[in-house]
Amino acid sequence: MLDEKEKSRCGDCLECKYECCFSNQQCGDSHIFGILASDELHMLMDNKRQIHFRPGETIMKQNTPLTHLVCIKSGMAKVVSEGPKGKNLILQIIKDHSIFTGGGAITDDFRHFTVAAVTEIDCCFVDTSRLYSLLTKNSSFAIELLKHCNTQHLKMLTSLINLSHKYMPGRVADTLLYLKNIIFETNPYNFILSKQELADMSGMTKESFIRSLKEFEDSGLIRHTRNSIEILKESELTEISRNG
Amino acid sequence: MLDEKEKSRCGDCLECKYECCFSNQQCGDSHIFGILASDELHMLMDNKRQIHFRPGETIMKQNTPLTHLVCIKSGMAKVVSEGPKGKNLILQIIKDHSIFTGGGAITDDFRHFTVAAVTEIDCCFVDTSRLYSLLTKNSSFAIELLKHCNTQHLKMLTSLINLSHKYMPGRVADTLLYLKNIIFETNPYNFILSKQELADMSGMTKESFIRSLKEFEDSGLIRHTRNSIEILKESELTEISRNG
DNA sequence: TTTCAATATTGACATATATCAATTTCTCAA
DNA sequence: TTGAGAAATTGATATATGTCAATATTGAAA
Repeated sequence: MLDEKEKSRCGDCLECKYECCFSNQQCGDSHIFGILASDELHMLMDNKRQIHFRPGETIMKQNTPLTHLVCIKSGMAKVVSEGPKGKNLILQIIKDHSIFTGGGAITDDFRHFTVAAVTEIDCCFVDTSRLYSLLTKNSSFAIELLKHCNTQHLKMLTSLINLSHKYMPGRVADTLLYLKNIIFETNPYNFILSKQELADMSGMTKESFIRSLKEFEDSGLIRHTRNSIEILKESELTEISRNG
Repeated sequence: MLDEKEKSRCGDCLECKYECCFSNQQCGDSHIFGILASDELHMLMDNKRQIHFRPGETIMKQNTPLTHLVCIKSGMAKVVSEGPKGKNLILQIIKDHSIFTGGGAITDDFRHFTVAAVTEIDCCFVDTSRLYSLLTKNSSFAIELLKHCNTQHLKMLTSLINLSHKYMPGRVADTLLYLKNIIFETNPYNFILSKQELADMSGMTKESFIRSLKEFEDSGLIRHTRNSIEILKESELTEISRNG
């Protein structure tokens, strides 16, 4: 527990106490900051900056130097691989309490992906040089970071492999199930994402995505309005996803 | 330096002294084992097993539990993602003195890829539980492993992203340049890989690969016989690769 | 050498998916 | 409320790439 004086150091992010962003319980799938002693945590977070972004704004840009990692306090963002000729692939959606390293932390110190806000979003920028100095002192912390980075990379690899192994219906099914089960976690879900973004998640053009969606609707697998989707027959969608 | 008695413990792999497989100088792009103290190295390698494989044999199989990582002493192997319906993608070729973790080490302890021998190959299997215990003791080692895993994953991500962003000629150009500059490092290079395998590296069917190769030959960019390729106009190939 | 199986090559064709253009629907600011 | 720009939808068409079948070539085994 940090005392009042320490909390106030948090500066421009009054509500963002250390516990709030990073404690064990609230840090999403990762315990990465949970194992730090309070002085270590303090050292790491001492000079962090909390920034607000509006939907569509770029949080980090592909191919720029990686000096900070980003923790999402509230809101939702997309991880994009920007290809030549404006072809974008959305590899992942990240939510509250996740930590994103930009792909190249502890490796080449470059950002391999662009991250852009999907909703209004608050996130904290944490200095990677402080992170590095902690790593040499605390091997459990290094192991946790190792796990976290590997997990992140494996998720992206898996989605990319799915994209290249499957046909359109399989990819659309993947996207719909991912949104329902991992991101929104309710059944008829309202989404903020445009059809273009859903298509970028599925590795196809928006026209193709819409056509595929329509086929699912005609077959009674889903129901959808402009910005909500209800999955009616999940098992059949899963089957389509599996068959590719 | 290890004394005679310690060397002899290496058991069935007489020539494979610790220094040979893992020393700083010879360990390829990775210094990962180079920073270990000799007692640590000894503990890690004490019960390693060296195994010989013939071309085509599977060294590790996707979706099996990951209990050992593999170090390649001599020879060449392919890292494959096996999709449903026999669609395979070769993500990487690995050579002498590389270390391969199977993708899921320190994460979910499952192998996310298949690795198969391309040539005759000697490799050592190192127990991951010993690796884990070393990680907690030696934070520099943990950092090195972190770098190594990240680098591996980023390489695979990069090649997958190239596969999904580019058209066939760009992908074929990528494969040809990769083989020349990274793997064989000579210009007219003889390869052991079949056209099917080259196609699997490029994410297409062998027929499509062959047609694309022929177009390059007709345009005077390359010359090729059944199992050798010479790159005549590298800059133009690079251009094709860049344009996608 | 002869033979056979694996690999490579070629061609004709099918199909998945992108592209382009036209139209509709929505959203939000004036 | 209106109107304009953005997003969504639809249709017609082009293109990239896969599939299938036939043939040719190679290399190893007998």
